[in-house]
Amino acid sequence: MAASLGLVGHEAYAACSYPPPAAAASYFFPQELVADSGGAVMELPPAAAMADCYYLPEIMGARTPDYYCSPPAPVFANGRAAAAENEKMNTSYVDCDGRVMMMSGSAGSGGRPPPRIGFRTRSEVDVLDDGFKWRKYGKKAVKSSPNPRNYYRCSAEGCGVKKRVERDRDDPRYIVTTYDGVHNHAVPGRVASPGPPRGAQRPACSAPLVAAPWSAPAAPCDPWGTQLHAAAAAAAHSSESSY
DNA sequence: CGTATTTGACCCGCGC
DNA sequence: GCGCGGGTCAAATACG
Repeated sequence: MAASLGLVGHEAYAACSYPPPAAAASYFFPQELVADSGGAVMELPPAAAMADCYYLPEIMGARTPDYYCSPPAPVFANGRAAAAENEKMNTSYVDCDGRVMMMSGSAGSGGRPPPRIGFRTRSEVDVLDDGFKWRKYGKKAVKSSPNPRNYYRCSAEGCGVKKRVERDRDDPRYIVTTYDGVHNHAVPGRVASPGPPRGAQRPACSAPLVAAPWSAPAAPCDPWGTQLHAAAAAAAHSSESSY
């Protein structure tokens, strides 16, 4: 299991090659993104979890079950995460072919569940500008946290992407953002991929890209996780709040 | 006046 | 079957 972490300017990615090697895929998520402006920090589960490119039970336990990224299926077949835990998650993952799969069997009817990704960001503002336009449609006090949870839906017509935003229960300095679904449109105002930063080493792309779930479908191979830049930029510009 | 937000009500799935 | 909790709806309200 190899998981490499790159940190380029405001952008961060983790490239995870996953066995079987022949089907290794590259995954991109904001692991410990440290922005040098705005003071925002995005991070995923502890390094121990990232080492295997999937969340650990303590992450999905009573604390915050949303701290995970889409793992490849075999992890759950052979990894430490028990199948029962997978059932609890009732969420999706992306397999090494880039297909969105369901961890649990609840989508056995063939329906493809929306991909989901959650991460937390250290920010003073409650809503990060990820480039998309969001419309707030609900706010709910949840029992698992003293902080209210806000519900947003992408305001683009025909785009059903949703996101939940709440303050971290344990550390209010962090906001926990969970994206549900994939945008079926480009980031408003974003003309094209910014491409890799100058001088940065291009990660391998041995399998179809696992597009960031909150992004529009990306090119067949986009190891830079282009759409992640939106979130990264959001963190980097967390002083700007709009949705 | 149009649009976005707020917030209580309602719905639904799940566990007991 | 019932209660609880999370997610969504929609009318009221605020704001530019």
